[in-house]
Order: sequence, then structure tokens, then C-alpha cells
Amino acid sequence: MKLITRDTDYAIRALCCMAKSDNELVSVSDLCNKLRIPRPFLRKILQILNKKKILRSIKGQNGGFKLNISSRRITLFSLIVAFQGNFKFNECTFKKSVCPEIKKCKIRKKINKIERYVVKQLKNISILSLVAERG
Amino acid sequence: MKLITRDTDYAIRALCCMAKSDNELVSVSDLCNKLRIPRPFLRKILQILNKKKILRSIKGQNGGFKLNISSRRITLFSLIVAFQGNFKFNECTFKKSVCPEIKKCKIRKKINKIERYVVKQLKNISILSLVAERG
DNA sequence: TTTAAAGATACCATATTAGTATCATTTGTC
DNA sequence: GACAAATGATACTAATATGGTATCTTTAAA
Ligand code: FES
Ligand code: FES
Repeated sequence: MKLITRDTDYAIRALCCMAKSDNELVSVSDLCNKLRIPRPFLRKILQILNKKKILRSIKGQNGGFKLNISSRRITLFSLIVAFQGNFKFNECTFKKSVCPEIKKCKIRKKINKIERYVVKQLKNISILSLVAERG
Repeated sequence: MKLITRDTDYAIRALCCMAKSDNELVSVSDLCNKLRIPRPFLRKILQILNKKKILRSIKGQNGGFKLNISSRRITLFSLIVAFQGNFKFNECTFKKSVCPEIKKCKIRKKINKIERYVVKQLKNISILSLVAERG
């Protein structure tokens, strides 16, 4: 049950890298040399981050990407949502047909409680916190 | 990032059902009538639970399944592991090649901390706790 | 001996994940 | 203006995981 898929993971690394390089413009080529991520895959990932307004892109020669918002405001939660869609540990297996059998579905209740905790934690992990020397 | 997949979920329900029916022998037919789970799929699931010694099976006419251990000792954690393999929120994306770049891999550290909490919680949710009237 | 159960295994369909490939567009440089 | 080097957009593909079926064997009660 991967919490973080490959693309999310690469995104995190790329963003960390960009945050560390003092928000200069970086090209995909530079990044994938540093991070050893397959180039076309990384391109796709950065394009998504651009659409989500997390990165800003500049086209043309000497173009590239840079952070569009502060690294403090980019959280693991938002990245997971960006690449993996809505955060949901468990959906209702049966759509209202059998659920009532197990009164008020304790499974869901308990799982949701755990989920709320995890979401809270993930919202608290920012790119800044990942590149900071201590923490 | 589903924490609980369909088979695990069905297993939970089946076990809850068996725990509630005072540990009588139940056949797959009975169970899938009650729970509206596709029969051959439920069979496969119960066979797995049998191999994991969570259920005990009795072959032949009037055969079926029953709990092999106390419902208090069957945890969500053990069921997730049984059906979904080792519990791991995140694996190392790069096998030692780039990891060191991000010192001591804070991503992993932070994710693992969350994971430890979740595992602890899941070990604390037993089938008994799911069928109990209050809790 | 028939029948109704589980055991074992192989197969199949769909969805998700992890990418590639290609072509169009933009922009700095000569 | 032509070219090169970058991103934008989009379609395609391969591998794996998920959610099942199908089928045949074995067991044991009636
Ligand atoms: S199965 Fe539907 S809410 Fe629990
Ligand atoms: S990527 Fe390998 S431990 Fe972090």
C-alpha cells in the first residue's frame, strides 16, 4: 500500500533540489543529471507541477523551471494529491447494500481516524522541512 | 493509496461475521449469501486465511470454516499483511545510488515515523473490536 | 455411491503505475 | 531569419497489481 508512488517521489526530490539551488531557473536536463531520473518521465512530472502552479516554467532556449510558491508552502500532502488523486485510505466496498449489516461500519470509522492523523502529518511535511539542515 | 484492498476488506467482513456467529462452522455459500461477495473470490480468500492458520477448514459435506484463533488476536495489521504482503509505506526509490544526496533521506525518516504510528494503530484493531457493541 | 463441501491451481480482465515517443511552440543566439 | 535548445501537449506502451473465474481434485457425511 504505497503511500508515495514513484512520480510523487521524483517530484519531491526535484522540488528539494530546486529549493536548495536558491530558486534559480533549472532545466530538465540539469535536474535529471543530478537526480538520475529518466528524462521524459521527469519532464512529465514537472509539467504537472507547472499546471498545478507549484512550479513556473519558462520556454525557449535557456528556459526551465523554478518554484512558483515558497518551499514552505509545498507539502507532501499536496504533492500526493497532485499525482495520486484524492487521498483516501478506504472507500465503501459495497455501495449502501451491505454496509448497514456491520453497524455504522466500524471499519471505516477506525480507518478514517487513522487517515485523519496521517493527512495532518503529511500536511506538516513541507519541501522546506526536507531541505532544512535540522528537523 | 488504498490501505485496505478488496480482498482484505472481504476477509475482515467474513471474519466479523464468523466471530458474531459464535464460532460455528460456516460454509462459503452461507457467507457469500450474507455478505454478497462473489463466491469463488470469497473461497480463495478463506483458503488463504486457512493457510495462514487464522481459519480452520473442515472438508466434506457439511464442511466449512471456523475461526482458528480468538477474534481478539486477529488484527487488521495481520490481515493486511496476509493479503497485501509486507507493510511498507515507501521503499527506497534508488538503491543506494542517489539516496545520499538528500542527507540521510529525510523523506524516508518522516514517512517511516508515520508508518510506525499507523502500524501500531492497525495492530490495535482486532476483529473482536469490530464486532463489539461499543468501542 | 452420490453429493456437498473445501484444496489447489491456472487462467483472465481491468486498472494503475511507470514510463516512451513525437510533434508543436517558444525564445535566445548567431 | 535560421537554428538550437528549451517547454507544451498528447498519445502510446510495458509491466505490475487488483479483482476476479474456471476447473479439477480431494474429503467426508448421508
Ligand atoms: S462498507 Fe460501506 S461504509 Fe463500510
Ligand atoms: S531514496 Fe533511498 S533511502 Fe531515500
